[in-house]
Formats: sequence, C-alpha cells, structure tokens
Amino acid sequence: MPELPEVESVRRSLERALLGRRVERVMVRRPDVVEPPPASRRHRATREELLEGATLTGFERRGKHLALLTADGRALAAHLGMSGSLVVEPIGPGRHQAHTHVVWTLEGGRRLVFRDPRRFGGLWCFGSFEDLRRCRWTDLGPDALHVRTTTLAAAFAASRRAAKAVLLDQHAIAGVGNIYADESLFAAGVHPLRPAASLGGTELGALAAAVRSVLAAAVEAGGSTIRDYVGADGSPGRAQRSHAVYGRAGLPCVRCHTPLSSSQVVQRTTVWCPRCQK
DNA sequence: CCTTAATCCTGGAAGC
DNA sequence: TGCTTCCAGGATTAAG
Repeated sequence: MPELPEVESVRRSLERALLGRRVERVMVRRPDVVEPPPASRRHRATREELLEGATLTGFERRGKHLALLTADGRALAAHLGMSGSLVVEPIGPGRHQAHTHVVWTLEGGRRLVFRDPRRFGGLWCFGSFEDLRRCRWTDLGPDALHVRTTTLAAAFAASRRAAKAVLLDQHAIAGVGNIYADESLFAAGVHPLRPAASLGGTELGALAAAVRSVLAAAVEAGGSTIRDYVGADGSPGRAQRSHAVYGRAGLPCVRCHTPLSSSQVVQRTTVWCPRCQK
C-alpha cells in the first residue's frame, strides 16, 4: 500500500507527535511481525529491543522504509508492506481494532499502534542505527524524492528492462511504487514499456523531474488513500484526487482526452495514455 | 542479466 | 442475500 509519499507523511506526523516522548510499555500481540536483532535471532524480540523505556529522538526514512531512533541508540526498522499503518491515538477503553499487532504506550497518555491486516510489513529490532542501515538499507538505491538525473540516467543506461520496471526497482531508486511509477511516466510523457536504455538525455531529465515533483506533490497532499491508508494521525491522504492515470483505465486522458490504456507490466496493473506517452 | 509465476495474507468489490 | 472469484500502495524466491 504505502509508497514513499505515504511513508514520508507517516514519518512527519510521528515526528510531530512523538519526538522527545518516552515509551512506557510495549505490548506485542503478534510476535511473528517482529524480528529480533541479528545477534539473537533464535529468541523473540524483548520489550527492551522493541524500545520499551526509550525516549524517541528521531524518525528517519529511506524509500519506503522507516526507522525509529532513541536517545540511547536503539533503532527500530518498520516496513508497512501493502496494508501496514503506524498510528498515534488516545488510549481509550474497549478492545483493540483488528490486526493491531504491536502497541507502544507513551508517556502523556497516548499510544502508537502498528496494524497490518495482510502482514506483508514488519518490524526489525537493532542495537544501533548503524546496524539497521547495514542490515536493511544497504541494498536500497538513492531516495526517489530527491533523485538526480544522473542517478536515474545511470540506472536506465545499465538496464535492458522496461522503464517502469527500473522505476519500481528499489535497488535502483528507493520509494517509487505502482501508483507513482505510472504517474511519473505520464508526467514525463514516457511509455511504461520503453526500453530503459533507449531514453535520451531530455527524456531522462524530464522523468527525474517528474519523479521528484509527483512525489513531492503527493507528500504535500498527505499521500494517496486508495482503500485503507491513513497517516499517523489517522487521517486519509488527498493525493488520489490528482492522479492522472492510476485507477483511470479507459477514462479520457486529462491532457488529450484519448481513452487511457491498461495492461499488466512487470506483473503490475499499468495505465498510460497511448497518445501522450511515447 | 532478464522475465515469469508463485508465495506470503486479509478484505472489499464485483459477478452470478 | 450468499457464494465465488478477482483484485489490491510490496517484496522475495525459484524456475526457465
């Protein structure tokens, strides 16, 4: 579900709500969504490893990956998969919502909850941000929000795959998923099936600029809510209102009114304008 | 390298 | 109304 803009929106509201807060207690309701540190892989993660007693001092993101950092150096990696959410909410009476897997009770009377119905996401415990980066982030390409034309050009030149496949490849550029790959390709006028290495300098510049501006605009709109995404404050995003192609197969192109085409590309539903995208 | 298909899951929507 | 099928913001793995 969440791509870079959704994860960045969550990061920002976690920072706003939780920076400097202390975690009083952690409750794990589904241990299998949590992976303990590499040194103690055969044990379940302890509450300490899940940040109990720690003061939250930083919220970092690379691509679609989040890291929660604490004053004493502990670090928790989070990935939201297709349906995951991290939400800060008041502590109320009654049962937890379905699929609430981990609950952090915070000083000051609120809690942070990790929910993930499909459980494609997860949490990974580390003793330091260094360890987290080494274990979880080394294989990620540069962050897509600020991707440089030269970076994109190098990745495209080195590949014999379709343009959309390279955009979706987190090793090449981190953060672009199915929605924003289609939106960026449309904004740049590039057909999703164009061989990546066939793009010229002007096209690569346009595509890199499109990736940056499409993602930045979506961040500003609080991300896209297609089905169930909510930010850390529980509110849905608004970026879906400005989608030009995603979810609009068969509808008229916003630029030229030609009906949008759709098919499977790299196993993902892909929508493009047959006239605007060459 | 590259692509394809299968896999991990749940739930909402569409189809009959 | 109820049952079945398909589909979904992701990512890894094995097979060809």
